[in-house]
Amino acid sequence: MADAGAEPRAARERDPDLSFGALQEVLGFHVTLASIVTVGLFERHVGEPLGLRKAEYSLLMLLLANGPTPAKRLAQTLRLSAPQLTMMIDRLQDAHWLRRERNPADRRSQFVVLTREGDALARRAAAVSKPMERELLQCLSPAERAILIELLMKVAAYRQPQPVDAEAS
Amino acid sequence: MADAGAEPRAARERDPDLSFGALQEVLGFHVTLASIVTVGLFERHVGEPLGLRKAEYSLLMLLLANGPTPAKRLAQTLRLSAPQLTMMIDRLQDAHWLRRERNPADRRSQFVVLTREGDALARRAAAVSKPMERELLQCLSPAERAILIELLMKVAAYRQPQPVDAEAS
DNA sequence: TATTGTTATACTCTATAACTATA
DNA sequence: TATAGTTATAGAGTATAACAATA
Repeated sequence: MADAGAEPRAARERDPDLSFGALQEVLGFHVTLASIVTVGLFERHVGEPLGLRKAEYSLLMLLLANGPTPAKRLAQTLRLSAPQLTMMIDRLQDAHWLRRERNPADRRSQFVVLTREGDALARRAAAVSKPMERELLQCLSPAERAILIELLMKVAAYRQPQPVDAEAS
Repeated sequence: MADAGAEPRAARERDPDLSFGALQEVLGFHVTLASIVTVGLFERHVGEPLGLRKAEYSLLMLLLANGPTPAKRLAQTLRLSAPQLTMMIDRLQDAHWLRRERNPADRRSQFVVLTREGDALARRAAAVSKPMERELLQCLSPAERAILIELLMKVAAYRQPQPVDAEAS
């Protein structure tokens, strides 16, 4: 009745968001909404074309930048639990993109090393993430993007205050 | 051997992050790392104390700000799928925090309405999120926080380009 | 006794298809 | 035929405990 065109309404427009109320001031809420956009961008440009999950892509990028790397440090940088990293490395190793190497100096730990194929894949992944970031410039100027990353890094670096107990001194 | 103190090393310090390489320029990566911090903050200040999940908290805040609201619009604003919203409302209704009301004008749709207890809980949740945001000021100035939210909103508002097919128009 | 890594398990979150009732 | 909502199912992500090997 109030319909202006022939096509179904959902295909043409979208209701504006409700009033955020108290959420407007809650940083985590806005981080969550923004992450839905960045995840969608990742899937379209990198995840689906190359068959990589987000964390797998990040792992490859770290190996490309740092060379053979202790598994523990990969987990720390990507905030992955030890079991998560184990399963991820299993999967990437099964795909012949990397291999484990025992650290001869401390046989508990291991280095993760890109294979030749893994190195090629990592370079392809790095390449396709450039158009992904270029698409983001449709909503952010280059300067805004730089500021946004800088501020997000400040948040990411924050470590919750340890509960101060009497034992510690 | 290189250990300077008596306590286990993990309790005292933390290795610096690896070189991010290409990830440094990837917005989504920084959004992910920042979200780990904001989620932790939420759990400590709101989620664990009040027994609320992130999306449940957001839903209560929207109802507090908007009054009785069509379910469809809640799902759109929070980017929830229809099944996700159904299950969430089930849970919150079982806890007597809200109820469904059929829309008499269109009996397919329904309004979601806070109960008296739900209203009280929502106000408590809004109250405890203030100290949560105050804690964030340990890593961001108030001005930085405002800019960060503004830029995240620009990203969140971005809608992927529709595949342009010949049919349209 | 602490650390690195693995295995097993469970729970949350998300995506999708199939269905109903209404329009 | 389209829309609002529900049910069911499966996959991915995350957290934890128990364990083995090494230091």
